[in-house]
Amino acid sequence: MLRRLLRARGGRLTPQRLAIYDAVVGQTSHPSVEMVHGAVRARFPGISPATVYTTLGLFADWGLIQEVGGRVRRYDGRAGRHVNLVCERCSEVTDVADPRLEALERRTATRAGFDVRSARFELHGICPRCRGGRRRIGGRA
Amino acid sequence: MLRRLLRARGGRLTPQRLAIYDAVVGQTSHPSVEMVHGAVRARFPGISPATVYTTLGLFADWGLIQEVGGRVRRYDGRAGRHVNLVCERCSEVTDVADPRLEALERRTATRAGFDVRSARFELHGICPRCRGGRRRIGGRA
DNA sequence: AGCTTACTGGTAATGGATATTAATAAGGAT
DNA sequence: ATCCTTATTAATATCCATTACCAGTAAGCT
Repeated sequence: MLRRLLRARGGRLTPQRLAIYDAVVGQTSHPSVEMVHGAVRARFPGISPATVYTTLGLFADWGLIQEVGGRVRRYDGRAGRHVNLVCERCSEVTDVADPRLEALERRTATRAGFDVRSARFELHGICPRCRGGRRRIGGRA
Repeated sequence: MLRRLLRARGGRLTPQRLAIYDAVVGQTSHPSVEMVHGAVRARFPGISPATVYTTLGLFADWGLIQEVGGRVRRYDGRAGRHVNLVCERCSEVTDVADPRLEALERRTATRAGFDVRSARFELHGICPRCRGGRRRIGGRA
């Protein structure tokens, strides 16, 4: 899967890229670059943040992952279109899939004659956990 | 309108805020902070970028404008929900309204118990003008 | 007019992201 | 298996958008 994509672009499959891939694609954790770096570091203690930055950028270009824009850039390992709910308090990100989203995207792009490369559907606000008055789990405000 | 909002929050109506308001709200130009600063500077030569930053942040919090996330933050002077088409080549931003968007937003938020403060619906790609092979007008790649 | 305090302007500091470059290793060819 | 080409890595320096800070100013209330 990853190998095929890399081939198509003349890219190379390195252990570092595989590790970064595993740390993001298919995960629901919506990690930041820093978090991915931390996770991959377990297996590659010497890996550079710059490598993680460029690799995640590549994956995003290829549509493997999506960027989620909060204060700090985060990545979404899910492939299909969906809405990202970004909590402004605990900065947690949650996915909500909606089949109508793709139709909306197609319709919008067609109407404007726009060639879509990537999409971002985000709702920013307060998640149910933070609304409930309970303390936030981790992260920063 | 602006005065009422400011009152409700105990804020003050200054000439600078009015100028920033005029430079963004209702405009279709999607200016960056730098562009707003430049525009307001015509009337207030000494205005500080910091002031523009904080003021635009306030307006966004109050729902007067929306933030559009590219490499550099831009602001959208339109109030209602719509999709922003962000061109990766000329960095131009275009609006496409769709009445179904608000229903989608409501549905998504309700389902997740999420308290929405602001929304970002963006499609990134190549605009028709850049696709046509013509040179880009302004901005940077 | 006087008072309170939010706002402004100027600047320094922050820190996420990028550029750069030499060393390294993946992938294909022999 | 070995060699070669060149994409990738690591490390560092750097950029620059954004934020923090603070002292002076002026908006709005009485």
